[in-house]
Amino acid sequence: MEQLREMLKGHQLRTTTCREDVLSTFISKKNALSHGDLEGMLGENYDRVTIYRTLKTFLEKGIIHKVLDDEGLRYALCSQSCSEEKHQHDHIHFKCNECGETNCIENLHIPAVKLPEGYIPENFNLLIQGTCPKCKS
Amino acid sequence: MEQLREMLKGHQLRTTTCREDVLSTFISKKNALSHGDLEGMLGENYDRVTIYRTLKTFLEKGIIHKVLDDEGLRYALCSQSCSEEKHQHDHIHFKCNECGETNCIENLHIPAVKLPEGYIPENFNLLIQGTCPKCKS
DNA sequence: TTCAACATGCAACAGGGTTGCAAGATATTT
DNA sequence: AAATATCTTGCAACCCTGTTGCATGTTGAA
Ligand SMILES: [Mn+2]
Ligand SMILES: [Mn+2]
Ligand SMILES: [Zn+2]
Ligand SMILES: [Zn+2]
Repeated sequence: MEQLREMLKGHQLRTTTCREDVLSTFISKKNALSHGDLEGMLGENYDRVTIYRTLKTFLEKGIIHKVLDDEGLRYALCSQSCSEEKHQHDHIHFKCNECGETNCIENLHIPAVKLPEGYIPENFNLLIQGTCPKCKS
Repeated sequence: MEQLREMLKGHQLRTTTCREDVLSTFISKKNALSHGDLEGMLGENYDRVTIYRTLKTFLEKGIIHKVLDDEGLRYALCSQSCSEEKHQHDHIHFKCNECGETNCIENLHIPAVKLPEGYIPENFNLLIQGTCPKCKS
């Protein structure tokens, strides 16, 4: 609990119970979470708008990053190396079609791609869908 | 115009002006289109719901495929090889941050990735964002 | 031309996401 | 410890995307 305060402070954020709860939810669940997921878990304590704004703030501060999948937008904790200025997000995301969970695969980088002449790449986003180890029968 | 009828017929679809217009829009614009784009272009002639249903039908028949990007969902024409039963979509999508267009890069396949033990991959979706040849100063 | 099957428009709805504003909480200074 | 400036929250209202039910209009084949 004290860790959460430190973590928020480290990003120049005031400590509020909503921010602590959202952050600790991201830390305990390891998978990517949508706003709806968080609202389901914390919605009795906080207004949905507050949860939206908390996500937006965490995004801006480099605490979480966006995860795209076919169902919409989710968010996951950034690795240590992310800050407000610089994000490091060339890792792969895996969505399991059985359990529906989407996870960051931190250790696996997106392989280089040789684009046609004239394309200047900046960001990469690779989503792989399939079956995760937990759901593999 | 006759080509459109043939194309629809080939997918067991009745010819309607909405389907012809949506299909010909996909063919003339080469980039991925959102429902909103189509509504902007055709919305005076057709109800938005009809456009939604046209997109859904085209998806099911393998005429178009989904394209994910950070702003939401778009659609693009499938290559010849796609049908209702089998889709072939291991190509890369490129979104230009200048002009906002998203395009299929048909000739470029997504490179193989060695996932950790236990993951069974089925679909791949790689979005690269950056600057496209047209917008490169 | 007739008719069943299919497609459309309209209305209504659910969900995701944003904004303005007044009231409440936080960190800092005195 | 109290006062204050600054930031955060809740609420209401709103827009956008996408879906569904149903009555009416069209299509293509007999
Ligand atoms: Mn990630
Ligand atoms: Mn494509
Ligand atoms: Zn799973
Ligand atoms: Zn461009």
